[in-house]
Amino acid sequence: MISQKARYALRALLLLAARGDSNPVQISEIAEQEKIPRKFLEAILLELKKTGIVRSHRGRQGGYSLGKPAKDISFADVLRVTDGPLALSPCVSVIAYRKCDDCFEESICAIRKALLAARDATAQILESRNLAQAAAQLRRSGAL
Amino acid sequence: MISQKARYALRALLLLAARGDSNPVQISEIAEQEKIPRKFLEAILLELKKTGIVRSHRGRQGGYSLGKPAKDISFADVLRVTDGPLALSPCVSVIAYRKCDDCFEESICAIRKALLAARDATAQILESRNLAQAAAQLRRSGAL
DNA sequence: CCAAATCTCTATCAAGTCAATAGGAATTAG
DNA sequence: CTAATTCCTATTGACTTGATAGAGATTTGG
Repeated sequence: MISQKARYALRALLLLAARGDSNPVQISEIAEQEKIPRKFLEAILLELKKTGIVRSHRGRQGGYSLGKPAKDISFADVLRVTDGPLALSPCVSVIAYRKCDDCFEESICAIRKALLAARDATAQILESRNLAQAAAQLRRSGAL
Repeated sequence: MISQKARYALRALLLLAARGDSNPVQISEIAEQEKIPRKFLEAILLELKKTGIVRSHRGRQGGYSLGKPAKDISFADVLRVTDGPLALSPCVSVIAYRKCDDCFEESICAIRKALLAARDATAQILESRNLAQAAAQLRRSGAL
């Protein structure tokens, strides 16, 4: 299951993507619109900023905007920031590979083979879904 | 990421599948072979038993054996017992569906659409991988 | 029969994670 | 300068995870 943090992040980003324009949106506005606890959202956006997914502007008239085109921000990108690797085991993670603590021979591990296939399938989907698509779909549904 | 419990469960089951015969194997033997904390393994096997994945025999000469043919026990079956639903959100879970707390309209939720596709991809893989395959693969690798 | 071996059950624990909150420091527009 | 805003660090309570302890129930070999 994804964390609450991930949900909030996706909702906030979807809002930014939906706006389209590059005017920064303030934390409090996002928090209110999306019913996200304000302080928690602050922390989330800060993390998203460190990875370049969003950009911030401080001071009066400050706020957040997407750090790159919405089509270049995938669901996988976001989930990796909020929830860590997509992989079901460190030994099949691309971004955070680590040998399992008590693995005796990785190359023949039957568990690993299944988890690797699962990771590839998940990553294939989540890397192909991006914020631009999602926002467009919302527009089509009349939600915006 | 899967839990430690899931790893232990898979390893224990793989051992049972590898044995092939239906003679029960004792907890302490599994624990020793697979280097799993004995008391923890006890609890895990008990859970697996409740769902029919393993069968137990008490008293002297007791122990555990698979509750059904190895080919009928998928990785998905095991992970669902130890770690809960495969889905990334309750709203896309087949075995534990629940509406998201603050979802305003599920049918048009863009996040849900992506998570649903991810769930289907993961489930497709993990339901197709079973203990018999995994044990056979270990045999081919010369690990048994 | 009975005693040893085994699974079954309930309770407990420490450490870690998650979701949320608090308060002030730094920055910028006007 | 001052008000509005993001940035940063710390803290909290509830829950989960991984592991352990000990007594209860059941079966079987001798």
